[in-house]
Amino acid sequence: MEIEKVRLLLMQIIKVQNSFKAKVQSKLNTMKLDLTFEMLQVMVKLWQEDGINQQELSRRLLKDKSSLSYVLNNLEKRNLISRKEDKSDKRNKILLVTDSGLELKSIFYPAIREIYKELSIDLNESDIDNMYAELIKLDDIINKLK
Amino acid sequence: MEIEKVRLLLMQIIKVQNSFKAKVQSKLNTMKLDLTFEMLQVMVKLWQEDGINQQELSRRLLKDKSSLSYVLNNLEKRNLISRKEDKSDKRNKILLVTDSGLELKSIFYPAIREIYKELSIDLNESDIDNMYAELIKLDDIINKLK
DNA sequence: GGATAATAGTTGAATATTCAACTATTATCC
DNA sequence: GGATAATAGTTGAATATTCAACTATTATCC
Repeated sequence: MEIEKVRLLLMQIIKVQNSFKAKVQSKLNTMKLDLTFEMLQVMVKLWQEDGINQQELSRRLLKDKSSLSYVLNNLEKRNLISRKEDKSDKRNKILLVTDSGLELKSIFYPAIREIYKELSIDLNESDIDNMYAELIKLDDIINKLK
Repeated sequence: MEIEKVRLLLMQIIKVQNSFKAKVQSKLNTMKLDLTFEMLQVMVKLWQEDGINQQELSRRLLKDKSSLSYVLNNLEKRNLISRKEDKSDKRNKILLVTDSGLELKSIFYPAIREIYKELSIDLNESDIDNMYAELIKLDDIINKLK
């Protein structure tokens, strides 16, 4: 009855994902950051790679360009990022982290680090490694389905 | 560097979840079902437990009641379900699958079964078991975080 | 039995996602 | 060099989610 096991596995992945996102969001709400999980995903990438264009960010995050545009609008509205026209190709927008956006980094990272640290206490490193490797494989298989 | 491994693990879980949902949605689109992954999640539960009330369904699906109400509106609009007042407590709505809703079952199940079957070919049963057990544990840990 | 508290489900606002259509810009073709 | 094709990013419509506020109903209290 392997099919049923695969189904249960996928449903459990969805469940963990929902739990994790809800927990992070709850933490963000407690900190009164007025930011969502998705916004922070974008910020994290821009902290790592300031000056990237939207298309590249969309590719890195595996996020639809229109969906990304919407999130970026909200980040720009909060003065955490700014968009700048790429002089060498006016179709491109370069994304820059503002000073406020940089300040946020030093607030967010300790909080998210704490969540990961708490999780790591009860997780066994070789289990993490195994799970990670299997999930990489699973993602690959899913993407190869017709 | 366990914290980084936990982070990568969670990001991979989110990635797998996104890939899977996108693949199922793509399949639904190919079949011209005019239904979303979320709608089908609800239908699957109602096929299993016709006559359940909204609150119980919300609990079973771990889905917010207002979000569920929205999805149910769309299913009712498509004449796949109907809502019926619970005579013993007028606050409750009983959810019933229509004939059209039942017909959908015999269309959807073969399709989703095929996806699970394809996935199971390349997955090793003991790996599935291990991953499932670890994800159950992970979900528990996440939900216990303060 | 009436007042108050709790509850099921609904709805609105804001967020995010997907797809389609669009505009301005660049690349390619002849 | 101009016409056509391709591209980056935007926006709208519909879907879904979250939270707050609400209404009608039921439970509890005195």
